[in-house]
Amino acid sequence: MNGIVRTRFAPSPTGFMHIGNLRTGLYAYLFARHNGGKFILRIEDTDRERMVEGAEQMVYRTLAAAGIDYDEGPDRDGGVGPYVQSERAGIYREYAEKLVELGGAYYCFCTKERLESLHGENGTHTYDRHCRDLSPDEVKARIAAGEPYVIRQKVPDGVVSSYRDMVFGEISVSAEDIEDGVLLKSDGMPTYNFANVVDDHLMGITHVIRGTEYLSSTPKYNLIYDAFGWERPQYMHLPPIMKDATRKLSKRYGDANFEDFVAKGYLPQAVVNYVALLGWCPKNNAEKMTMEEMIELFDVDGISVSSSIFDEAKMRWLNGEYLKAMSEEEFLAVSRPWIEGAVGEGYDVREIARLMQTRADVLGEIPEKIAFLCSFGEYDLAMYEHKKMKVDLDVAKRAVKVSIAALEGLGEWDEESIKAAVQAAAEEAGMKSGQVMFSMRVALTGQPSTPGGAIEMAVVLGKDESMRRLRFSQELLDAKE
RNA sequence: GGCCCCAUGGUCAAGCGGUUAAGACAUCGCCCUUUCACGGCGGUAACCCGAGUUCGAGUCUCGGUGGGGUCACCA
Repeated sequence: MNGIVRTRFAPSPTGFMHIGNLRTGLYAYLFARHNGGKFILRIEDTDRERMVEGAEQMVYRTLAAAGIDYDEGPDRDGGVGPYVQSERAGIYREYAEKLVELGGAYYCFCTKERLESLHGENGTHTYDRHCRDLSPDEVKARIAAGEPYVIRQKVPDGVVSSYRDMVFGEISVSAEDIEDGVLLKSDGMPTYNFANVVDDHLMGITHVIRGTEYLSSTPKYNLIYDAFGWERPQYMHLPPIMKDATRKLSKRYGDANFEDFVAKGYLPQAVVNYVALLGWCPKNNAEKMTMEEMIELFDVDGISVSSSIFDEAKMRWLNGEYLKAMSEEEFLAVSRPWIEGAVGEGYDVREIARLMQTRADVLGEIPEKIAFLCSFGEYDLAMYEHKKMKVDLDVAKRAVKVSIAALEGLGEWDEESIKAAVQAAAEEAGMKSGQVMFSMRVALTGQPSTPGGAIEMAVVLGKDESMRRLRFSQELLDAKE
């Protein structure tokens, strides 16, 4: 034993990667990196029935986007592969047979029908150990006769299996509560119960980091390590992430899927950052952290034992923080596709991006916020009524007239010129500039609120379109009477 | 139902026997302001219940209640 920490992330390609899966992988990664160890990716595809097309590729994409890089995996050999379980079938068979020899497992020929007849009151059943004491000769004969079989774990009688979980502490379960579970299925594939033990041992995993669904079955796995005479790894179980108070995030329903969030305009690093905070609080209470900082700060002490509810509102806020922290160039780069996708070409994308940077928490809200740039028509005149701005329909009518007059002959169409012209005209007309600005903004956009004031909207729309809209609004206002 | 685990504001959470019980999100109010944001300031809001241990309990113990997990030839 060289003492180097080795952790692994072992997703099964049966669907999308939701936030909970991502967090498990992230913690395993952070723990390994924090301790200067290795992080391994293993694909657990022993259930060919539930395999989903493309799910494995999605694992690679997600990890890459999330900035979680592994040292060993299907495409990065570290000498203990293969890293895909379906390619290790021979290994499991070999070890299962070896375990039988060691007295830790046995062959079982029970049929599905017989097993089903064992169902208890609550629909659960415990195997009755029917084949536990078959003689070696009988076993040999039945195998030779081609009878299908599985290999089951032989749970020792009367023991209490305990271990110390790194986050939950002492966990112990008595043998009588542990079933002689199937280790090797009749199709020759291992069950998770067996594969994870064999693989973790063979791959030199020192710390097993996974969800709490395995917390109470870990004693059972430890019994397998013991039967082999292998050293048990350390365990770190993670509390579940819930969708609400009583429901776990579920992969099946497509809850909180990483790639969906990215598609909605979340930054991968913001999602990762948020996810890190669900169930872990760094010593210094930091919230916005880079991956490097998370690696530096990661500690088991800060991991909580109780479940947490996924809160998209907070993730939005965090995403907004990332967006605001970007340079203008960076923000322009990430927002450009959203802006152009919404209004097409012909607008000053840089200016729009500048306006949106403090106004969007998620890139996906940009289109709806700027849709008015390319669609303008009749709107509710009630928008002009604004007490605080001291604007009503009459004021608005005058204000729009004033702004048209001020801008009509304007040569330069930039913020300074427009502002100067409008302010001067307002003063001349004896109006407060706020009254004119407010009215003008509504007249230009037909919106109760916009990502910027009258001047900025005029600049973005350009002179021709601005004048067209102001005149249109003037008519609308005139028609009111 | 058996077994395992969990329980601080609406949410994430700090706290590890003595605190005015942090902080963040959300929410509300004020300021800034040509709308909306951004930014600044402030407010409302929590230890599931009951025993016990202790001079003293959110913190320790037990019970209850509530919730989650697990009891597959799924992982």
